[in-house]
Order: sequence, then C-alpha cells, then structure tokens
Amino acid sequence: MLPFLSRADETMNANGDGMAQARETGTLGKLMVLLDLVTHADAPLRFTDILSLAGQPRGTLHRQLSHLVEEGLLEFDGDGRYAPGLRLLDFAARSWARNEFRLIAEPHLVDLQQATGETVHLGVLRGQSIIYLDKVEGRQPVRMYSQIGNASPCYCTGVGKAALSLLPAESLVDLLAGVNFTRFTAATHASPASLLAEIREIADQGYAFDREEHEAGIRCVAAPIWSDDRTFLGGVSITGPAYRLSMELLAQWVVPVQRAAGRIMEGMRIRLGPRR
Amino acid sequence: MLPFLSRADETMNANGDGMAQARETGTLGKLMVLLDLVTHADAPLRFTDILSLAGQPRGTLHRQLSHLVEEGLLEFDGDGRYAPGLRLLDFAARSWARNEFRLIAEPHLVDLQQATGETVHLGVLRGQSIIYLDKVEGRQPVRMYSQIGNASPCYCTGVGKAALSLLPAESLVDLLAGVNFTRFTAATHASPASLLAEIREIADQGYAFDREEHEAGIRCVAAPIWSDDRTFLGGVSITGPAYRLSMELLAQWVVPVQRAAGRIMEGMRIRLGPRR
DNA sequence: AGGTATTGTTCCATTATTTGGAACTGAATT
DNA sequence: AATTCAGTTCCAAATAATGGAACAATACCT
Repeated sequence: MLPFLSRADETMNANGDGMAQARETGTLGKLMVLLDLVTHADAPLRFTDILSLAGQPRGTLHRQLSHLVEEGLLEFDGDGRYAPGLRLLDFAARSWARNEFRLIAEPHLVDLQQATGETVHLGVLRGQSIIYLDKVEGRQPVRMYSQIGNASPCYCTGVGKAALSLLPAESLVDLLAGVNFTRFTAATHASPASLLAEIREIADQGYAFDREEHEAGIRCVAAPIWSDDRTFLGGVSITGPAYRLSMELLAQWVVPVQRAAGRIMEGMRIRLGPRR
Repeated sequence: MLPFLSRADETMNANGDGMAQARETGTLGKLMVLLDLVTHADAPLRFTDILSLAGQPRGTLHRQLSHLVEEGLLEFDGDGRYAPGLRLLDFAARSWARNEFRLIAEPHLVDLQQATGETVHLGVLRGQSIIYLDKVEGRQPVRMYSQIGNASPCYCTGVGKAALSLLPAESLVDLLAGVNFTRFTAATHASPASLLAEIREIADQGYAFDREEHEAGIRCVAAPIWSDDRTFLGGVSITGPAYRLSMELLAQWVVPVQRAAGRIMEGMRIRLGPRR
C-alpha cells in the first residue's frame, strides 16, 4: 500500500538534525537561532533576556540584533524590547499564496469539508514538526494565522503520524531520536517505542487516527501524502470534537480522507509533470 | 486635530531609505535581498534566473542559496527550482499571533464590521508599504493570508494615505521620493505633488478616502492610528464595492471609523502604560 | 541625594567567514 | 562525439563577524 516505506531512500536529507545541533550555515545560522528565540518567546524580550538565552558576548549580540532589526525581521520598541518583525508577514503571505502544493490541494480540501462538515487540515513534515499549510473550517469565519503556519509536533497529530509512516525505518528512528516527547494528554505517546509500533500499523493501513493525543477532546483521521521525489511528506486530516466524532464515525471517514489524499497526489503529478 | 504633523520628530528613523539603497547589514543584508527576490517572483526560480537577477558570481550565489535552503527560508525542489520556504510560515504565524497591536485592535475591528456590515482592515506603515495586520470580513469564510500580511502601496490605499498624513512634512517628502507611482486605475495619484495636496487635506480632516485608486470598483474610508512613541503609524478602514458604498455612505462612516481608531489608540496607551 | 548595580552601547585588533575567479562535473542538444 | 549550458566545488584574498573591555545611561538601594 505504501511502497515507499520499504525502499531505501537517497533523497532524504542526510543529517539526523537533532535541532539543537550546531548549524553549518555560518553567520545566517547564528542569526536564525536568535530569530527563533524571539519568535518563540511568549512576550517581547529585553536585551538581557536574550543575552542569557543566547549565551553570546554582549557586543556580538547587540550587533546581531541590530542587523535583524534593520532588516525588519525583528522590531525594537521604545521600551527596549524585541518582538518579531512584520516583514515576516509579508514573506509568509507570498510564500503561502504561491505555494503549489496548497493550490493543488485546496479544492480537494473543500470537497472533503463539505462531505463531512468538519474541519479539514493540510500539513507537511518539516524537520520534526508538522507545518499546517491550509485549513478549511465549517462554520464560523476563521482566524487563520492561529492555525495556518503553526508548527505542531509530529508524534501526536494525525497528519504527523501519517507523515512519519512514509519514512524509511532508519530515517524514522533518526528523526525520533531528536524529539522530546511532551505529554499533552493522557493519550500522548510518551516514548519512541510505543509510537514506532503505531507508526508501523499506520504504514500498513494507510491512515492514522489522533485519539485526543495532542488536545483533550479533539480527534482526527488523517491520510498520508507524498511527492514522487519525496521533497515533502504530509497529510490531510478531518478534525473535530470527540463528542461529535466517535471512533466509529472516524472509521467511516477513512475512505473519504484517503480518496482526497489520492486526488491531491494525482494533482501534483499532473501539475509537475511525470518525470519527478 | 493631528498635532504630530507639525512637530519635528526625532524618533522617526533617520534614513530616507529609498529601498534600493545598499543595506548596511553585511552578510544578512545580502541574503535578504535574495530572499526578497525569490519570494517576490511569480513562480519558483531556477539557479540561473536568480544568477542573472542578483548579479553575483556563481560560486557565491550558490553558497548563499544553500545556506538559505539549509535554514528553511527557501526550498529547493527536485527540478532545481527555488521557492519560498515553509519555515517563514511558522515565523509569521507566531509574529502575528502575539502581535500586541493587533490583539488590542481586534475587538474594535469586529465592532466596526458589525456596525457597517462591510470589510474592516487594520494596517501599519513599514517603509513605503502598508502591511495589513488584520481583516474582519462580513460574509464568507476568509482566505486570510491572501490579504493579511500583504504589503500594499501607501499612496493609493485609505490606510496608507491616513498613515502618511501623520508624518512630519519633511519625512513625508523623503519617503515619497523613493516611491515609484504605479498607476493602478484612472484615479491613482500619478505624482507626489497631487498626493501631497490630498495628504495635507487628510491631515486636517483626520480621515482618508480611497476613491477606487488601488482597485477599480473598490472604495474605502480610513482613519489614522499612531502610537505615542510613533513606533508605528497605520490605520483602520472600511472597504467595499463602489456600487454599494456611495461616497455619501462613506462620509457617514467617517465618525465610526474615527471612533474605532480612537478606541484602539486608547487601548494601546492603557496596555502599554502611560510613559511611552 | 549619593552610591552601586544593572542594563544597554560603542570601539577595534583578532579571528573566522565570505568572496569570486577558475576549474570541474554532468546533463541536454546538435 | 562534440558543444553548449547548468550546476557544483575549491581555495587564496578580501571582508565581515567576534568578543573583550571601556563607556554611557538608567534603575535600585540606603
């Protein structure tokens, strides 16, 4: 069913990554670490906060931050606090608007939403996270940024586990080695071992459930999506509240979700040409 | 009415900018130019395309692109084409979700939307562009990224002209010197001169119209917003189709828009403390 | 107030990274 | 098989980043 699982894969990027590992991108890498620090903080940071977090000499840090501010990647308010810069929004808006995968997938997401009445997500695996590329919601107007673009853990989301099921065994182990398993709910996998067992099952079946593993009261079904050149691995999912989505109902949606995933992959092949 | 117009302003960032001007941010600046190039392109670019656009030696460009790809700011597909990276989405999602200004403004935007039934925008001036920070739409679920985060010209949007009316005369002239006036419609200002005249008027009145200057058939009313420390200048607007929004109707909405702007500014002062 | 600790900024010789020309590989085209 | 074009690698020279220390400004305490 998922032939890629067995085949050794040379296009997968080589480094196991580990995330905290020193990057090999020189100046840029150092600056990105800072940008990460500031964007991941709960509130704007003062110079000293960053100083202690980044462990850089004062002079160095000061210049680095100045450069980031000058480029609009950070903003520096009158109180001497650093916040993420608005230029990032412009970059992201363009990145999103033109994303081929998303454009191809969109109609199929809408179909799936209408067939089920529940919220549909599209996500891809990047590093150890799932980045949500799109979301089609049923009822109320959507505050989209709150979800789209957000990076979620791969080990406790439907899309995440579906994506992981596409990885060759070795890459999977490497990737999980770098993950630290935060326990969001009682159902969250707490170790690679139990996760690996489920992933194998998912690989056989071709679909994944999230049984309230990320957020209590929220369930989903997801089906994997991959590109021929394996540039990305990801998935589509249907998500909703547990009181409305019984496991039986979710089981009925396996086929529609898989069909949507299949159509999206077909769309990619047509759009991108056969040779990839 | 808008006292800031007359007062000399030392907090305004000093360089007239001019945009094409060589940046002073060393390595980062050069990389950002590349990132701009790729994200602003209509389609993914091949190495050679970028080579001709960037005017860098091949070896140099190749390494720079590799670094950007390694950091997830660009993606490199199997066909050797460079596209904006998805990591930008994650940065932006965080940047947006935590943005204080937006959080403070949001309820007032919703109020305004409900009072008028039309689409409400919140935008800030960054460089020569208006970046839309939020949008509250009436009817259909919103494809938000298509608007939020987008950078629009300041000289032909309601929010843009409202923001410009807050600038001291000198800064305004400097800023406009770097703008090239694209004529989007018959009503678009074609030169700084005619724009300046309108801006003066807007500064006196405290509100701005967009009379189908950016997009044919689309009108808006906007009111200016500023922070005490002038870290940002921006505005709120009500936008809609010309057939529904007569100039008379827009005139009736001047007061509600101004009131919303006033409440947002008040919210900022309370939240941020009096001393800024 | 006066003194002290804390925070933020600037400077510059040393160190590390980036640069860019040229040489190399591989694929597509004639 | 020969030729062009696209992409990648290499390394001495040029450039930018580093980090310690001195300086400035502000908050904190007594």
